[in-house]
Amino acid sequence: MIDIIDELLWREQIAQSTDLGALHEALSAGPMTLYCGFDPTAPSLHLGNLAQILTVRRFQQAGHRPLALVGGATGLIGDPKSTGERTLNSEEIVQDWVGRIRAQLERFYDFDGPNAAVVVNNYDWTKSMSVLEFLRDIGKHFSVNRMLDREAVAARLAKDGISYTEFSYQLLQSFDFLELFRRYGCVLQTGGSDQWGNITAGVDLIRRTEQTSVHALTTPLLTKADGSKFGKTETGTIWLDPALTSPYDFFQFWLNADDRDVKNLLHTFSFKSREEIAELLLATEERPHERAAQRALAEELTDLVHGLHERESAEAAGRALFGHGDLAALPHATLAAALREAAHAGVQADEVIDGALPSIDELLTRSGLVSSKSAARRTIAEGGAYANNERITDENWRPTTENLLHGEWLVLRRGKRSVAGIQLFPSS
RNA sequence: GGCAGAUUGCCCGAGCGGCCAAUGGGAGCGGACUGUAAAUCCGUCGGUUAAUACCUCCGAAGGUUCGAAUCCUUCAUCUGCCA
Repeated sequence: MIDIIDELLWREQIAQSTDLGALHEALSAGPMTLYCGFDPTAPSLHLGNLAQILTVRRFQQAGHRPLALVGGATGLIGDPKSTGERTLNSEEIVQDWVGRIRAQLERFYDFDGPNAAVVVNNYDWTKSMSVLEFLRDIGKHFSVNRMLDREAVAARLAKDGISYTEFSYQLLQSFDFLELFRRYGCVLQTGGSDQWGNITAGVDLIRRTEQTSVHALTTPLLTKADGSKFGKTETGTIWLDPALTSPYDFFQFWLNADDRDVKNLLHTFSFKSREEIAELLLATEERPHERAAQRALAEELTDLVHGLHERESAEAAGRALFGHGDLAALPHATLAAALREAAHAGVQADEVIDGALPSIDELLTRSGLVSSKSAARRTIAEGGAYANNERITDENWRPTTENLLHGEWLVLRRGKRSVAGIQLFPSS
């Protein structure tokens, strides 16, 4: 059996833990059941969640049994954020998100074999509980004095205040741990370091009700060298759902990672061996321009999240669009596939007048590269607009059918990295 | 329940009757430099427009005024103090 603690220590993935020695011992003694929860606060999980998912996946690969919890109940309440009260989502929306997130989680775990994973939903054991039962059986074990110490709660008290709803969140999460302990013998909860308070509250609850000590383990918060928030780009959050973040954008995200973050990213996300990781880090240090580590990360993670096929398309698209070769020299199929991966929009044949397409500002707007025609003109004035890799300086320029590659595609680019295709559709 | 204060663009935060599409900072975006990196410098940062101009915008709805983000009324939310 793999020594998972040793592995996580090497990867610098342990921020806090209850008695690490005791946990290590228990893990060595045989398969352990552990859980990590995910609240449906959006229709998809994102990269921050992925780090947690993969930590649990490492446990499973080391022979332990994971429970993947979807917070159908906790998602209705909302974990307090230090910035302010959340807006409650309707039950229908939360239910819908629960379904989506459950499906996403299933991709990362093994549901066969002796340590098969189980997906659970805390709504199942929370929905029928009465208020009185909850307050007497769970609430009695909590000290408000201690709950007030929690960082997010303290921040809110100092600022705009906090509703009773969110204040109670910790009780629900603690109850989950207790329930999973009773149902599955779950004795470890993992999560991000921001969850430490919630997790140890569950540990305390189990100690009081079951007279047993269970374990807590948190991973460090992901940070970026430039101080910006991890997992976000100019276009927003990097989601795992291909409908929200295309495999192409997902791949590009890793490829564009900062050199300084590469080590942390490999440790957190990659399942490569220590030797392979060391090699990639050495390559980054000696030949940074090759970005071997970024490439390896992009390939491995896109494979994992979207599958080999999507990965290959995304990679081919990037090569085609960023290659220094002549776009016109690209085979039609490659170009079309690449542009479908990136953003794209269409032009109908009847919009073509005397062989000329709509003007460049209209096309830029339509492709989604800019948000308005004003922005399009601004981009052109700034020298950031390109068609088929040639800078466009005239905002009234209209491409002609002659400009279309293979008679069908026009490649638009904004700045260096944002690419979109305009496709000409034959008259219908 | 009473009194006082607050609510400005993605975020923070000035403005307190016309010169306000609204100072400044951050984030974002474009250019130069690069490695589809970082840092730095320059530019830009509501919408339509070739431009003049017009439209929308300062918690919500009304009102005063030739003119309101700025004054008044009501409402909503938040904060503090007093019951």
